This record gives sequence, structure tokens and C-alpha cells, in this order.
Amino acid sequence: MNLKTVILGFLNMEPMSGYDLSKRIDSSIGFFWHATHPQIYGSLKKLKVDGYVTFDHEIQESGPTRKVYTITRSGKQYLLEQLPTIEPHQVKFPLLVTLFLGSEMGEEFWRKTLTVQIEEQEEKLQVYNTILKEIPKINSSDDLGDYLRKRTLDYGIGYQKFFIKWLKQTLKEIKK
Amino acid sequence: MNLKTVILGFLNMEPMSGYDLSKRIDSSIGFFWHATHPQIYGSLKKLKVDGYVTFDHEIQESGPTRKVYTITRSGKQYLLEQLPTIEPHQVKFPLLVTLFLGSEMGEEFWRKTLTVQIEEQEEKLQVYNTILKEIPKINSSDDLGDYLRKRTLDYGIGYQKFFIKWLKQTLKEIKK
DNA sequence: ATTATCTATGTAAATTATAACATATGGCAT
DNA sequence: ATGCCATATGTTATAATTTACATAGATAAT
Repeated sequence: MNLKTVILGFLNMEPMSGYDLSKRIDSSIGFFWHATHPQIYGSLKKLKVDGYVTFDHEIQESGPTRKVYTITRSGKQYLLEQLPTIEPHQVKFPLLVTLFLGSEMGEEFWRKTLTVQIEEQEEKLQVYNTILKEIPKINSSDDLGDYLRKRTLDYGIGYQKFFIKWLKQTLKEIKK
Repeated sequence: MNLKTVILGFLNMEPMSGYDLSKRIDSSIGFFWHATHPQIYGSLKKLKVDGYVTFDHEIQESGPTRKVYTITRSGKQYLLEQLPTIEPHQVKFPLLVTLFLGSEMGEEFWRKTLTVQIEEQEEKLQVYNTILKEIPKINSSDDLGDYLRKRTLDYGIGYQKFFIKWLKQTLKEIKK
């Protein structure tokens, strides 16, 4: 899976601009895939060359002209080829690497670092909980897509709870 | 945090070769940082130019000559500068992205995919549990480094348990 | 007025990472 | 003897990613 596939997946929902894509990716699957705006604009350029997207200029009353991208038939074909090839999870987790390598950092450093981490992760959990409250209740008997998308939010909340618990336990045992 | 810092962190434990580093990284923090061998050899080359490592040839009775790398004083200084700057977690999680984007894939696809995932993740959990049994019992009152390294294993086990539970719940509700 | 922020678009340079290619020894199986 | 696998080391080409640079209209605050 590459960013081009991710972008096509979003354009398959509805046409939108690079800016829209950046915001949408960040606020939905930002926890599972990160993309910066130069990356998105670059990928859109390539997708255009490949013939997987087209764009129209949308002149706004206020603000600069937007390029609204639409997925093409061959783009959709490429998307449906790529989606089932689920590649392994890739992670870079500096906190845990530093924990493994940084015993020389001392107790005081770890107490401070873990305390800050707990605060940050609890804020993140609150954000997810707010989103959960705002969306309508979804049962597995409803539309499969709605259910699966809701499960990605459940994952985020479940993960945050696990991570915070682990952080607190680690801090507690250092304090002893 | 970059790969050079990770490599210096391992060389700070003991001198070793590129091959050793590859195996050691994979079997310890492989869950938190992935590095391929061309990446490691390339980074070692740069670290040598920077003066952060030196190497000696170790002639073996069997097999080719090994280059055993040792961290230098300035390498250690660089390591201790880099370690406290804990950068955010980076993730690429194709399964969850596909879950979000791939409602068109249909129930049958998801039943199969989730079933395979559960098997794979349970195998991974078993591997971690085996490692846990093999290492001596560590209390927080023992050496801080030993305790923190053990906590990275606890994280792996806890995460696998959470992920498997989430996978099973998702599968169960699709089956209904 | 001017400063800052948000929207909206992009390019350029540098770094990092992956995939493929390449070599060579030793051990084991067939 | 031939192939295959594991160890061990590396290069090359391509792809992906990040950081910094760059522009510009609209809005809101001070």
C-alpha cells in the first residue's frame, strides 16, 4: 500500500482537492497513515500522469482557485487491485526504542518523560471519545462500510486505553 | 530519532558487526523499529565518516571476515544528545486503512482477511510469551535498564492481546 | 495599519528507505 | 557434483519522505 492508493481510496468516496485530502486523511486515518501536504500534491501529480485522476478548477468567491480531483475508471481499477494486498504494519516508535536503549538516562528523566506522555495520550483519547459521541450509533447489522469505519475508531480508543495503562504502570514501578 | 542513533545505541552495549546489528535489532526492538541490511550497512558507512564508530577486522575460522564496529567517544556524545529528543510515534497500518477505505471489498473478503490476521497475531503473541518465559524474573527494584527493557516486552504482549481481542470482536460482528 | 492565522497551492533539496543486484564461504542434503 | 540455505558484506537504482522555501487571498484580532 502506498500513498497513491490511499488518495484514490478517498477520491473514491467523493471528489476533492489536495487540501481537502490532507485534512480528511489527517482527521480520519491519521492514526494509521501520516501524509504531509508536499507528499499529497506530489502524489496527485503522479496520479494525473498515470491517468488515475482528473481535475477541474473550482473558482471560489473567496480565496484562491481550488483543483478538485476526481478518480477515473482506470484509477478505480487500480484501487480495487491494490486494496486486497494487505501489507504488514510498519512502526517507528522512538519512545519504546529509547526505553530499550536509554537506561543511562536515569530515573528522573523517565519520570518526567512518562508523565508528559501520559498527559499527551490522555488528550488524544479525549479527542477520540468526542468523535465517538458525535457519530450516530452503528450496529453491525447496518451498512458494512459504516461498521468497519466505526471499528477503526474503536481501535484508536482501545489502543489509547491500553497505552495509557501501560505508561501509568511503568511510571508507578519506577517511582517505587 | 534516526537509524544512526539506533545503531549507536546498540554499539553502546557492545561492539558488533552489521550482520549482528541486523539480527539484534530485529529480535529486540523489531516491533518498534524496522531496519533492512542495506540500510544498516549504509548507516555504518556514514557513522564511520562522521567519526562516531571505528571498526576492526575479525578473521573467522569459518566464513568471511567480519567488520566489528565500536562506538567512539564522539559517537557516545551524539547518542546521549539524541536519545532524550523523543519524537512522535510513526505508523503505517495498511489493514486499518483498508478497513476504512475498503467497504466495497465485501463480507467474505473481510471474514477471510480477519481470520488470517488472528492466526498471524496469535503466533506473534506466542513468540513474545516464549521470550518472557526464558528471561529471568525482573522487579522494578532491580537495575533500571533491565526493568525498562522488560517493559518493552510487556508492551508487545499487551499490545498483541489488545489487537487480537479487537480482531476477534470485529470478525464476530461481521459473522452475525 | 499591521500582525497573525487559515486556506490553498506548489517546488527544491536533502535525506531515508526499498528492491534488486552482486559476491563469497561453509554446511547439508540429494 | 549440484543445488540450496545460512552467514556475511556490500552496491546501485529507484522510490518515498521530510524539511525548507515560496506565493497569495481572506479573515480576525490588536
